[in-house]
Amino acid sequence: MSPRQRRDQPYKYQRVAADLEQLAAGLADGERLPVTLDELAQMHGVSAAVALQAAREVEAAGLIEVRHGAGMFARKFTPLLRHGSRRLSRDQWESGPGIQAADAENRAREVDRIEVTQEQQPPLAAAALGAGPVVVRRRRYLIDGRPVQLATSWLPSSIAAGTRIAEPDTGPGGTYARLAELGHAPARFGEDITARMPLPAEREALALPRGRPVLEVTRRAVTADGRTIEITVMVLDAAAYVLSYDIQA
Amino acid sequence: MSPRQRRDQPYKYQRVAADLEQLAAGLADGERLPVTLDELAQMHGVSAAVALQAAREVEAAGLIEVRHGAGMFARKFTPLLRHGSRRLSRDQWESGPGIQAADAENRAREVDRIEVTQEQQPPLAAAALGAGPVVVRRRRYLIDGRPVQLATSWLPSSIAAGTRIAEPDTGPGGTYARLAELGHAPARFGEDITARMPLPAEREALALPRGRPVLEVTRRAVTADGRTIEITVMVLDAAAYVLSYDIQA
DNA sequence: AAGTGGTCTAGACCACCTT
DNA sequence: AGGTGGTCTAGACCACTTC
Repeated sequence: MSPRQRRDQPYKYQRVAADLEQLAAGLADGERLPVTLDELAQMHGVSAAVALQAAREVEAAGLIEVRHGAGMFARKFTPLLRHGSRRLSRDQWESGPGIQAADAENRAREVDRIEVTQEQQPPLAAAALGAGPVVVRRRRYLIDGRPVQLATSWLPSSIAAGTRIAEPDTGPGGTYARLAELGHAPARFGEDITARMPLPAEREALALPRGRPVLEVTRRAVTADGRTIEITVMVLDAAAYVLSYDIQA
Repeated sequence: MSPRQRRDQPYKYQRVAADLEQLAAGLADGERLPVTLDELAQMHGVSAAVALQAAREVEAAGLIEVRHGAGMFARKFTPLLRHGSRRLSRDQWESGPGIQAADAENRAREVDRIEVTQEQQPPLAAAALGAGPVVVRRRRYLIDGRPVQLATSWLPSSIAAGTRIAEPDTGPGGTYARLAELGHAPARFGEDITARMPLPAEREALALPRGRPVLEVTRRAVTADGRTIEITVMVLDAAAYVLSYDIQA
């Protein structure tokens, strides 16, 4: 008789999720929640599956992290400001310590898992470099001990092979300083930004909690005469970064 | 006795998810999968809950969309290129049709839900404008009939109140053209970009499938004499956009 | 009305972390 | 070893979409 009306009551898992949010709000970053999933289920008179579903929702919203076997932990964060315009200005890499330093204010930064190879077939992203063999640099960046970025760079072997660019440590000023010394100074850059959910391997390498997106930044370095000499694809923990750009009207 | 070793077998739901991926891969965007969750569960000899869990995984990866009561649908997409540098150049808004037009190549674009109000207390994002009352413009953008962006702008009432900026239709060239006419031409812009999971209201307004992140772009418009005259916060369907910026070395 | 996804239970058992 | 999260079942019942 009465017309079926849309459900207006929240589901149980939503009420439990709201409660969990409250619990997490009062805690500092990384602090463990004072309840377990089982307790939460009992408190609300629901089954364990429902408590878990609620926890997943709150985790997806970025407020807690659910760790297998360990418990639930509050999550807050201060993202790192990554300044797209300033950080790529010539003086940053010409004499400075490299462009990563332009970001990480006073925070401990590291690079690990550096890997340099030569490959024949560049992937799609690197097609702009031309058809020849390429030097590929892969590495991972950490801030305050936490992995926040994966980066892969492609350069034509004709330019980079046998130079310091093909070594793990590229020296002061990094790759762009070396390119300048070799007569291929970047004159301008283009950055393309998208966001998406991470692939399993990325989740693993960045130790991402479930439900955390990544930013994918593709940078092209172009010389004054219009040649693309380097392409870098960066995958960033979205919660760890704010990307900032200046634009002239 | 034997040391507990890590699980190396995939879970059932992972195998079902892999199968679902295959199924989706062969279909065009929006096409309905030829199986239901129940069938999928039977095919793999698992319970319905497991089939659902698998579907959620594949949905989170952006390959399908699970629609309540309707079935599962393949998802592919062609994101829109949003050019940060070119689109904010002076000639785009001085004489052109407004900056949105700089993006949407040949695709049908619309604005709906325009709402203009005056408010006393600007939120945190708008603090740079100063303490006075502000004109607030909220609207939603659609491409090809699909909502892809929510935007909210704040301007000081001392500048915008009583002008065309405070009306739903700001006229040719949009807000920035009007500001220029009023003697407050933007000279430069700053854009800050983050990615995150959407709030429930955003998921609703953008009709986002579960597991889809959004890009949040905060733009500040600054005059030649250094005053911040407008702040816009945009929330974008991450799958619908590629943000692109040019940088001089 | 029929079909399809979604929530929920109660309980078994497995996997991971901490100590 | 004990605690805590994770997968999975079998089935009941609810909610949304389509016809």
